[in-house]
Parts: sequence; structure tokens; C-alpha cells
Amino acid sequence: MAKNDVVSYSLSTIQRLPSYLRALNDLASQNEEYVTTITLGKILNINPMSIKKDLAIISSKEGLPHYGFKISILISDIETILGYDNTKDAVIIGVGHLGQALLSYPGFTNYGVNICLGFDIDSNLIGQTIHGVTIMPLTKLEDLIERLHIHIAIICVPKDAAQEIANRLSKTTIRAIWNWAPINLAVPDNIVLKNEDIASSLAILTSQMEQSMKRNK
Amino acid sequence: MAKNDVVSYSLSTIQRLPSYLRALNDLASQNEEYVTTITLGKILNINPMSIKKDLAIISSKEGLPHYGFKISILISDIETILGYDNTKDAVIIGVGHLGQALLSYPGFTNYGVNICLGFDIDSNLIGQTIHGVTIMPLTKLEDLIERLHIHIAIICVPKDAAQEIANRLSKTTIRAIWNWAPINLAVPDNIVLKNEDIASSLAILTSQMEQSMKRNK
DNA sequence: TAGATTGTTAATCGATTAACAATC
DNA sequence: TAGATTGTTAATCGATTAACAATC
Repeated sequence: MAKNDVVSYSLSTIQRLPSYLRALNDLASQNEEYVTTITLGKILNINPMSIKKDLAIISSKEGLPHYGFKISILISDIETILGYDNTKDAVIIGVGHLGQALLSYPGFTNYGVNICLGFDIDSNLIGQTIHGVTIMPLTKLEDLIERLHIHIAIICVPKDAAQEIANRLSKTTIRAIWNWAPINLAVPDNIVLKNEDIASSLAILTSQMEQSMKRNK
Repeated sequence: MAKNDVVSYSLSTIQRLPSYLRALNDLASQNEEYVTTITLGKILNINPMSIKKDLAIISSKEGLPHYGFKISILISDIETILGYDNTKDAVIIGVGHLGQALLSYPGFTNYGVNICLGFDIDSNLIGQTIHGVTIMPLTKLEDLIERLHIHIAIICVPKDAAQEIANRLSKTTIRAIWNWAPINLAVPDNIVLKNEDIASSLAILTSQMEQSMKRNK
């Protein structure tokens, strides 16, 4: 696919890109130069056909029959799509265990997001710098978001505080909310909401486990 | 659908059940008795048609035209499916910020999972009890899992330690691994692996945000 | 009763998988 | 060269959405 074409990729494809990127970086660090869809499929436990389809869409250069795709090119293509070269600022609200775990996550920036400020009500946290991010008092939430023109917010506050925070965020420049609190938030239509639903993942895991144990019995 | 029928539900349906459960519990606490698929759809931002389909499959009692479904019945049906009455034990490996965040998650048990032990290498943590869960030294991993016959493991160790832990788990009674480390684990076929891929969620969020901002411009 | 919502069947949509000629 | 893997088109599969008669 020609570079600079304006395309939008399907969500299923986008969802897979980060894991491709990880596998490709691993391979690159082992000094591999080319990779086939079959090899990637084995590493990632994905049907190679899907990978073929994805790479056909995202790769700026065709693969070579018999050899596969050039790893360095794929890496730079994926980084471009994920916004590596167009990092977006974000804030995180609630810097308890979960918030701090996210702050320590390696490579948000590799995926196009830079957490530039944290907010909390805990006076022990306010003013501290955690993993390079300064924690501000929650009272300054709207003011700072507006002044810095932030579009992305990550909610890591306790469940009972989450809706209130979402309401406040809705009145600012925030356009996307990543919600880690176990609650169904209500937000206006112009805001994109992604719930990180722990319970949902868990339900899938246990149900798949039961299926698998039935099969192997 | 008649109770006691042995059915397996699609993963898409199972994925939605926890959010239904949350919404239903909220409604119940507001003393609502019945709910329609349309109302649920509004709360959850899901097309009511999907909910109709899901409820048709999971509800033990038909809905009433004009009134909807009895909330108390739906709650108990979902809890049954998610294993509320058949709780499975799990262990968590790595009790740093992320591990502690998960331990503080309200209502694992509501979704059929009981974290009964934690493991870590940090001697400051070992012996402690966090949110009711005792932290054991990593050296006892295999021994305790085997003796307690645990099937589910949650990996919250740093990325460089994760594969090694997965290897050790693979030789025990563990049958399902929920991996929170940002790495593509390799596990044997008989183990169900669910990666909680933070980068993947993030990629979806930012891409949806950009789509939405393009539309509303 | 009238109207809203159900259950259910059919239509649509999109994603995954299969097939195969082209080619390094 | 022969064989493996690509690009691409077609087939399959499953999930979502639409339609509508039945009914509280």
C-alpha cells in the first residue's frame, strides 16, 4: 500500500498492532532481518492468514515471497500508525496502586501517548514526581487540562468517585477517557470512552478454561 | 431457555455479562424491579438488539412484553453463569503496584474467582497479608499450587521475569494464565492464556479518538 | 384497549479462513 | 531450479442489526 494514503484501519487490526510491534522488536534484537507471517503467527498464537491480511494493509513495502517482510520497515510502519511520531499528551486521575502501575508501564510513548500530569486528592502524593510525572491536586484538574489542551484522560480513581470525575472532564478539552474504575460511566457523545473491564477479561478467561478442561478430560 | 440446559455461550456474550451485572445491581439498588433491553442499552451504550439476543439466551425466564425482564432473576442467572456459586481459586504472582491494585479490586468473587495466595520475591512483602491475601516467597510457587490444586494464575511480575514464571506454572496444575506483563508469553497448548494488553486498549482508544475528532471537526 | 417490548426469523455486515496463481 | 511465501480473490463463519407478528 502506498505511503501517505489516508486509510483507516479496522479496530481488529489496530488491536493487533501492538503485539506485532513487540514481536518484531524482539526479533530485531535477535538480529533477524526478515520475518514471515507464519513465524509471526507461531509467536503470537494467531492464524497467519490474519497477519497476512493485516500486513498487506499496513506495510509500506510489499513482502518478498519466500523471505517474508523486512522487520525494520514493519516496525517503522506500525510505529507511524500508532502515532509514535505524533505523541499525544494525557493525564491520569488517581495515582494509587493502579495509577502507579500504569505510570510504570514501559513504553506508553512507543504507542503514541505521553502522560504529562497526574492528579490525586492525597496530600502525601501531591507535589511528588512518580516515574517522571508530577502529581497535582485534583482541584486544579480543569484549569490545567484546559491550559495544556489535553485530550486524553485515564481514570484510576475508586469506583465511587469515577462518575464525578468523568462529569468534570466532560466540560474540558478531554475527548477520550480510558476508564479503569469498575463502573459503567455515562459520558457525552462527543467523548470516546474505553472501559478497561477487568471483570470482563476474567469472565472470558475462566469460561475458556472450563471449555478447555472439558475438552482435555 | 430452560434452566439446567447445558449450553456454552459465545465469547462476545460472556464478555458483556459483567457489565450487565453491574448495571442490574445498580438498578436493583434503586429499587427497580423490571428493566427493558432498551433501558439497558442506554445505560451501557450498547445496541439493544444485542442485549435482546443475549438475554434471550441467558435468562431462565422469559421477558414480559411491555415490562421487560425481572432484574432479580437476571442477576441470579448471570451470577450462576459467571460461576458465582462455583468459585475457583487463583494465585497472583508479583504483588507490586499492579498486583496490589488487582487485589483491591472489588468483587473478584462476584465473578467466580477467589485469589487465595500471592507470591513475590520482595522480602518486605513476604509474610504480609494484603487485602486478606497472604504473600508467600516465590520459591514455594510450585509446591503450594500443587498442594492446593490451583488452576488459575495471574502474572503481575515485571516483563523480564514473566516467561520464566509462565514456564514454572506450566509444570503445575495451572490451566489458565492471565498475563498482565507486556510481553507475548509462550505457553503449552493445554493452558489457556489471556493477555491483558494495555497497549492494545490504548491503541484502540487513541484511534477511536482521532476518528471522532475528524468527524466532529 | 393501545402501545411498547418481547421472541424469533431473516438480512446484513465484517472478519476470518481457504485457495491458488505469481514470484523471489 | 524447486519450494516456500507472497498478494489477492472467493468462501465461510459468526456476530450484529433489521423486521414483524405475538402479547402483556
